[in-house]
Amino acid sequence: MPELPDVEGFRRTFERHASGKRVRSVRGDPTIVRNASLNEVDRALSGRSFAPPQRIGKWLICRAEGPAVLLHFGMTGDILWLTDEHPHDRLVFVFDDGELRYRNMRKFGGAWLAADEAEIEHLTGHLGPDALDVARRGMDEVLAHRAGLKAVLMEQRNIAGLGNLTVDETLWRARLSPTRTASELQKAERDRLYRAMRHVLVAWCREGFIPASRSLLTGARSRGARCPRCGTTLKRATVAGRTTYWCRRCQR
DNA sequence: CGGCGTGTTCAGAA
DNA sequence: CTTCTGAACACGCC
Repeated sequence: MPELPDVEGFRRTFERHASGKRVRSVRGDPTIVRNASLNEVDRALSGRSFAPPQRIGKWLICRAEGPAVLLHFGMTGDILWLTDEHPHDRLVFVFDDGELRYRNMRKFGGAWLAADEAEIEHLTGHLGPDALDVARRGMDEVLAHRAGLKAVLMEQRNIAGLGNLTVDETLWRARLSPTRTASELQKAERDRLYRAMRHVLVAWCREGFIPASRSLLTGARSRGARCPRCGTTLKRATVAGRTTYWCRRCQR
């Protein structure tokens, strides 16, 4: 699930069901909090009210009148407002009117407790600017790296929030091969890349998740799948360490 | 049993 | 210092 658009959806769910409410208690899987005990999280949050959460890249920052919980969703994280318990509920925030669940099957990512703004900064300081906050000029700085194009876009320290699917979709829309070297893109190609990224992020954030339509590359992530634009069988290979799909006819 | 995966980090090499 | 590769993490589904 979780790339920038998914975490934006989680942010809205958290805001709708948790912000402005007093935490009664917190329980969960003790191993999911990476820098504190579950007890410390419970003591830090209980009795305090959540502010509207902030998203930076794929991180969700949930402040509660001083302390904060930072959530990262790995590959299988989710935020749910449900009554149903599930074995993969790793953190449960209990309110008077219900429970908000941080569910995460594979337990990549996790939760971090921050006592104050300085600790939040310490935990998120390695991130580049959020992809939705990068202006056209900022994109040129990101693309100045002499590494592979896909690797540069995936690196959270350069630009925060893009993931395997978002990058493949962006490159497909921009008609650029993931194997290009970032710093060698021409201005017209950087223009196309920036517009494609904006389009993908804005459209998918409107949904609050990554859609799987036939007209999108995300709907064609299987061996032998064809380019939704020209019908050519998509190339499938490992690029920047990740399974990558692209059209060798459309994307140069 | 083996392979795969929407993420990240780390060791080691070039 | 920059870049790249491979392994590791945890767990369910082919």
